[in-house]
Amino acid sequence: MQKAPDTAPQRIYDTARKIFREKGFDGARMQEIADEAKINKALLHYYFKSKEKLFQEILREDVMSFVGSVAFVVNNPATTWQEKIRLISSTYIEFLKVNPGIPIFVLNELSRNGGAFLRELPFPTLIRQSVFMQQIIAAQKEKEIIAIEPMQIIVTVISGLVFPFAAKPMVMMMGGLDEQQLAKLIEERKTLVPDMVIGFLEIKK
Amino acid sequence: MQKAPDTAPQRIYDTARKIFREKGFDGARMQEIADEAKINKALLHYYFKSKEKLFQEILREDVMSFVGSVAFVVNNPATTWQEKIRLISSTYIEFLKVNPGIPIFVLNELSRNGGAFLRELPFPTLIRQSVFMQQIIAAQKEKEIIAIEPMQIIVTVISGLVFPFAAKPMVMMMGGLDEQQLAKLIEERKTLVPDMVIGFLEIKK
DNA sequence: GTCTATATACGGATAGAC
DNA sequence: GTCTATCCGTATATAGAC
Repeated sequence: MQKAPDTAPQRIYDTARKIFREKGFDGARMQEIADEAKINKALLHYYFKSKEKLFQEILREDVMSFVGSVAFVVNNPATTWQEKIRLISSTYIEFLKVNPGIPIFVLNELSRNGGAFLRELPFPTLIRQSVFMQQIIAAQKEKEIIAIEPMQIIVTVISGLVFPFAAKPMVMMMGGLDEQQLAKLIEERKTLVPDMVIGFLEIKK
Repeated sequence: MQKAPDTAPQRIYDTARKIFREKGFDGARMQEIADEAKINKALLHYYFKSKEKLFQEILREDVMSFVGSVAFVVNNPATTWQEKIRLISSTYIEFLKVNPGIPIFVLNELSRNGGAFLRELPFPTLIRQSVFMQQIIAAQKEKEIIAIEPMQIIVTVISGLVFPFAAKPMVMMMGGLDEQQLAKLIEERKTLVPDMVIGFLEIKK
């Protein structure tokens, strides 16, 4: 039932991802990673030259899956733009349920280096030249949907899906919710967010 | 043109807020705060017992203004629920334009201590027993708006407003936007977000 | 590859002079 | 109230034995 073999470098990598997501770069300790991976600090530096190197590998991977899981859906030519919005919503929330620590980790670390890190990554026009964008622009030309900056649609959908995970303690506090009630609220957003956005865009005849 | 006098403790406090917002608790250095406030480390500890104490004061204040600026609007009995959503949107974006570092700072630090920090703060039912909530429930009873968990409305509005600030580098990258274009996108959301949410809620006759 | 031991530097906090 | 000097713990990283 295990994907990767239980080797030292693999355990280090898995543990590092967990710790970095929990505490961020500055809060993470090489000692703690070593302990939890059941090896010692020296071996950490044997496999990964430095804390910085190890961290950047983890961050790169998490940014890729954070953006990538959306990029995959928006470039499927077989679905309408409405279907894409619904698909993004359900698959993204499922992804975030499995990786709830990713949003805060990625957003926080990226904002701390001004996004310089992003410029090294291989998605320059992945979103803004996507099939989804082209479908939106075409639908606007046909007056099927309202005239609005297409990027606003992406931002609105992603906001509505990601924010409850990034702001979990605050949402729970403001709403007086326990873990289970929050989970229900999040589940409902799989349809609520796309319903709202699609309804807003479509021009009633 | 200065509100508070230019005393040492005031300079320390202002500098600390700036540094903590930029780098978070773990990334901030007492030395850097001292340097930028043009005093030395010893004086830091003279006025504020420890880094932890200083930090908690800053965080508490930022959480209060982060939540408080919304709480004020949603408890005004003189406006309709539609007006409240529009008011929240415009005033909150203006607030965030002045304090763009608050969202990431607050969300990140809160998520790292599981929200334990929040339980010490004085807004137990400030939002969920607000005038806004009562107006929403009343409007639902009258079948003026659709049946939906009221908390979903708050979450959706706040998401749509805060996320572009919290995810600034990512939004710029995905959209291929420069600072000015991002500012324009954010400005448009003052009306876009409330228009969308209100339109979604109101039942067409 | 994996370990123990250690080098080196830095950060928070305090002592004590003025 | 403000400073200099310093203590003490801890963090990353490396040297070197096995």
